[in-house]
Amino acid sequence: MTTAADAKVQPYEDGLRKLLTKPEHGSMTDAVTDALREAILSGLFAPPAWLREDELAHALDVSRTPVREALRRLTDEGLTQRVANRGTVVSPMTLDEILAVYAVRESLEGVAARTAASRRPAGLVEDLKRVHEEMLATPQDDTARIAELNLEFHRLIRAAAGNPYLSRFLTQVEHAVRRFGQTTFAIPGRGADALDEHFEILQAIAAGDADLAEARATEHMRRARESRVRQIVSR
Amino acid sequence: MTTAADAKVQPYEDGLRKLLTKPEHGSMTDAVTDALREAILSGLFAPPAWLREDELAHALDVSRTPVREALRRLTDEGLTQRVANRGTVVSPMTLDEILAVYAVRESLEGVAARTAASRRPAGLVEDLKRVHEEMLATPQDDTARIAELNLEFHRLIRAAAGNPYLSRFLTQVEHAVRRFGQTTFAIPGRGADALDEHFEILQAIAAGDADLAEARATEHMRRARESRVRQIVSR
DNA sequence: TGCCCCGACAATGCATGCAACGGATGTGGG
DNA sequence: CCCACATCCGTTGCATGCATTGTCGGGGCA
Repeated sequence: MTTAADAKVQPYEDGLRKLLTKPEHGSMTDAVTDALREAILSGLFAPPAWLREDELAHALDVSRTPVREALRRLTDEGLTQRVANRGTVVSPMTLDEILAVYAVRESLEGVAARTAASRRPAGLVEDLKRVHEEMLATPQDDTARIAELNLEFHRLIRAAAGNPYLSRFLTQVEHAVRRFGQTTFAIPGRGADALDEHFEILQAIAAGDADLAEARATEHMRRARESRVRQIVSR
Repeated sequence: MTTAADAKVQPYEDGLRKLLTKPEHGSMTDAVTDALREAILSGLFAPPAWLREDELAHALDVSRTPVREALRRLTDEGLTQRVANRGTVVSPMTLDEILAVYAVRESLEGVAARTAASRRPAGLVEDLKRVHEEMLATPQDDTARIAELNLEFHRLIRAAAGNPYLSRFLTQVEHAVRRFGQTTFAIPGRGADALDEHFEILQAIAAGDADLAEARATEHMRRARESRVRQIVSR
């Protein structure tokens, strides 16, 4: 009688446990938070999924306490919603959400590029070039790798800005973007355009031109948003 | 022997308990989080203060569990820092932090004003005018009231933008700003300038001019930042 | 037949116990 | 006198139990 329910419950246990890397010197709660976040971002837990403390605790082989704290944090990050005495449900992703995320992202990536250009810490330009060249050398159909390098490119810029608030917000924005599913690099031609735009941003930063870097980064995200919207509505 | 320690421990208990409003239908954890956050923002817990779970639990008459979760959330918000097995300490506020906050704030308030101007939901302009007039009618030396109305003005704008990410980030920024201590309205002349700037933002929003609203909001925050920096360095 | 009320269940909310980690302190040796 | 080391103690980390709450289903009544 409970066979059907069990059959639905079991499948993710293996996948979820793989996401949990038991920390040597970190807290279990942090590890659980990362695992659950990754599960949501990767799509293992799709939007109308209910996350039950008991079940997750058993699957991850920890007690309910770290799971409970992790779920609360994810809710604070906007990935899930809590219903009192009922549970935690993965937040849905709508087109409005996507537009909202990109509205913020355009602005913040602009600030990041501006600040990075004016601070230009040692090694930044070299690192950006390295990532850029690696993107150029990667086959265009390896969209997963391209997307990863793309994230790395933008992470370098925001790290160079040295603004903890900016970093925190952009990290959350990045998570939200990952939830959209497929990367925009899966769109034919988008990869090449993005590479061109990256190179222009890189040049502006290398030249120390803050205004130009901001403008190009903002424009880059504007185009990314347009690609994203086309990708979504045409699906 | 423990008298000295106790004398330092007791004082905030009363003040802290007043901040806790036992909820009828909300969770205790939320109430505790709000109380502790308010304690930090109001300066009851000044930067090098250590927050101990059992001490706070006793002071608030709850168990360690909600306190523990609250401390973790505040850490995620950047207000505190956790040291494993040692405790939670209130994060310090440096001039760099202030500049970082305002860099993000200038940008995000701009986006909020832009979006509010283009959406212009029913009642927004009237509400803004109401708050603005109330600010005009408030004695300039009642800086606490002025500051409160100022927050209300900006909250209306970001609420009107209808962007959950923007709202969340700006709320955190607002918290960070409150930690700076005195409001910039304590500076002679700043209140009048801010009111003028508010009125210009209001007009741009009323006219539905998104570009102008963004520019004026950004400029408004740029000036607020300058006032803030002057206020800090001259202290 | 349809509605309402009530009881059982499932899940979280909070409290508390025990163990482990890390710093502080005191001691012994060089 | 200083440094290295072992021990102690304070505090959090995690586990678990009980209380509470909201939902869902059955049964009775209009």
